Amino acid sequence: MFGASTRLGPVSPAAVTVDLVILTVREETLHVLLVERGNEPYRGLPALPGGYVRDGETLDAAAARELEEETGLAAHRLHLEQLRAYGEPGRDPRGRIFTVAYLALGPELPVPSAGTDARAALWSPVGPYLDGTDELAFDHGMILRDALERARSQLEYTTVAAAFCAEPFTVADLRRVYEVVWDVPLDPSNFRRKVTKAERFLVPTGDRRMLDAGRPAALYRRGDARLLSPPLLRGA
Amino acid sequence: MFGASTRLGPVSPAAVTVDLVILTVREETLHVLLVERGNEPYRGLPALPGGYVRDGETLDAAAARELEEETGLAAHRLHLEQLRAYGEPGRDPRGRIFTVAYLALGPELPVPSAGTDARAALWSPVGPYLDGTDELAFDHGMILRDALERARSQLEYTTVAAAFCAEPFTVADLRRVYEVVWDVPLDPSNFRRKVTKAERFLVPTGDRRMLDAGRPAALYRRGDARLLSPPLLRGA
DNA sequence: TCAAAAGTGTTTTCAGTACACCCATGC
DNA sequence: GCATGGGTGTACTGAAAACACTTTTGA
Repeated sequence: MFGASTRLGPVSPAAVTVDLVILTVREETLHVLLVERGNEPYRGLPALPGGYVRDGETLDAAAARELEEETGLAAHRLHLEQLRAYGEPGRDPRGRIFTVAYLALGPELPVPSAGTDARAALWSPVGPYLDGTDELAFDHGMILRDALERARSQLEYTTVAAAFCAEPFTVADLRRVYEVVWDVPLDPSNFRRKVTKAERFLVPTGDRRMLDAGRPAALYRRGDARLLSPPLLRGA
Repeated sequence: MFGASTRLGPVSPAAVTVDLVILTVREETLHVLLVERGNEPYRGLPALPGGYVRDGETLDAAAARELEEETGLAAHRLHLEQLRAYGEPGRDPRGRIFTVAYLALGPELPVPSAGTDARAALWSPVGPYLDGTDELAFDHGMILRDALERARSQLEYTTVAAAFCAEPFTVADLRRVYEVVWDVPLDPSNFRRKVTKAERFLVPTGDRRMLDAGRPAALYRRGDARLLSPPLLRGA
């Protein structure tokens, strides 16, 4: 299988992992699910959840499996998509390990409890890892930055923002997702017009939600549209 | 290095390759560089150029090396970016081989000549591979489709279209790239306004190019802008 | 003078923005 | 009533589309 190495140059077998950037919005802040490393290297540092791709397993299946193991949630309830591959020779001191990063977006999930397969997983605000205040193991800081940039641009052209909302949700819930991820305030009335006009983005349930104050808000579920047309552009 | 398999499940070492989707515009048609497979599996079928990632080599470096080996052109003269990873267990009958696909865009290049390291590489129109008329080896048909979709959307938000043009080029050259890749006719006057107004997209050389007929066209080089703002949207 | 391609100007339309205003609820 | 957030109406603005028109070349 690796006989080609003699003609193509030195090629040793490698390991392939998947790493997950699982994002959610909690308390008006974007959070990412991190696990604390129990072993060297980077023992004690937070890292993205992930693991080896098993024999006979597709990349998507490995990502879905790890997602379920770490969050306890069925992967089909979250938006899960491949981000890109990372393979710097020195990214893991144990050897040549390639990783395929996945981006998962979901509503505020129950914090995975210790004692399960999850190793001390916890939701952390993304801020300190983006500005360099805090460190992540391996090249996970870079992966997180890439994932966030992908998420930001996905909000413009696709309907994934709704994946951040637990159903049923209001237009204001959805707007808060955009405001948190893009870190810009949006005009509530114009936002409502755009998302309700977009075909098959939001499906009204007919119900309303009452809060402490104010008029009850109409409730929606995610529609089956995946692309958002027209797109919802961030400020130029 | 693979000791973790006992805890994580069956994990055997794997091979990692890079595959290149090298696109260019020739004779008003989008072409992709393909090589004919000389060995099993898929002997005789066209395939994307690619090869194993070597020890100590980054993914980007492996892609650039393969690009130079197959086209004879310096990689820095082409736009080269990672597309995504593919790792279906059955995608290569020889074993578990993951591949990281790259998208390369360039001007009409000299056809790589046989006798070099390149194995009978040739430019082929993409059409028959997209509509299923012709087959590619492995899962390269899917990779080509994904790459083309990426290229199409990249034209909207980035300045990569200029990578298809040999410098210096005219606004009409650039417009033809958009028309060929998107397969839609564009209004020449509105197109000109948009691309010349975009900051740092085009740098006028001051020269003009004369054709058989018509007024000489101003010549441009690529500017240093990477993002195109405002974006150039395809018809809704 | 004509054909052909480059390039400019103008009108119309339409989407995004800003913001005034009305609605429905709890207190 | 009043505060609070939900939701509608509307005028303003700027970019995109359509297309008439001018410019500059070769034949």
